[in-house]
Amino acid sequence: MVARETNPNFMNGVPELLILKLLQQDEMYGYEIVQAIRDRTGAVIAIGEGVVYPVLHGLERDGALRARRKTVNGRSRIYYSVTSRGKRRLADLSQNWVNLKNAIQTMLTGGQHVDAIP
Amino acid sequence: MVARETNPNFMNGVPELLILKLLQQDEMYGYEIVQAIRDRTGAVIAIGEGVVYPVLHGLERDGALRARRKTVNGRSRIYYSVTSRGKRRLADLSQNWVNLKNAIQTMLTGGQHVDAIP
DNA sequence: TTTACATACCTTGAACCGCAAGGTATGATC
DNA sequence: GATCATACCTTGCGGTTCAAGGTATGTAAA
Repeated sequence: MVARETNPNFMNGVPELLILKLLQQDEMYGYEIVQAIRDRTGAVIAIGEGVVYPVLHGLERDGALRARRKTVNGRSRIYYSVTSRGKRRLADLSQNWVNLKNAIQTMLTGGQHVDAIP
Repeated sequence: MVARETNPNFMNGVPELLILKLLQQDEMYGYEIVQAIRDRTGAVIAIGEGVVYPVLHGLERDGALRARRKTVNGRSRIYYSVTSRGKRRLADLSQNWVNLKNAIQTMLTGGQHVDAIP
């Protein structure tokens, strides 16, 4: 059998990447993350709560995040922060993203020689 | 009810983008596209035939691609080329990708002020 | 005051995409 | 005449993500 190597879902893990990145900069809670992503990307990326909460739970279960409950203004929030394991994961995902981005960029701009200005 | 605007599967359509881009540069056939993508990205992206062929058929059905059968060296191949509709679609997908890429880049590098070297 | 809205948490169902793994057929190579 | 590379194709599964809900509390408007 010929080696049939493709990539395992090469586009995945972007929400996870963004969430980890945010949490690395600041302790945050779910609802805040949803808005932060929308705000900082000018709504180009808008990840819903249905995505964010499961990711948070998954990362916590994997030991990549630490959670602590805090009450602010009578509102109960669950703040997440990145563990050392989470930092490693973030580094991996970042590298992954850079590779992917570069590869696509190469396909879109580079490669084909063009006879300058047709 | 509050407008619940998220993005329709924001990461999708990358295979389509790459395929259209390749075909814009050169008329190509399916099997060739699979290898071209793997080669030109240094195997960072490796899209299998199970992805490529359905995309080709879909694009042809939508009038974004034109197909013509050609026999080369006794081998029957189906060459695809981009129609004007396909060019428009490519432009859209490209713009989409640039927006997404920039948004993620902003999240990863920009924004947060960092107190240089802790 | 009660109606509405924003905050804040959560889960479930379905849709969709891409992958792996198959299958067919022909030409070249050994 | 077996095996490999070429060249086409489809099906089934799994994993992500989305949409749409549900709960509860604080604040602002009516």
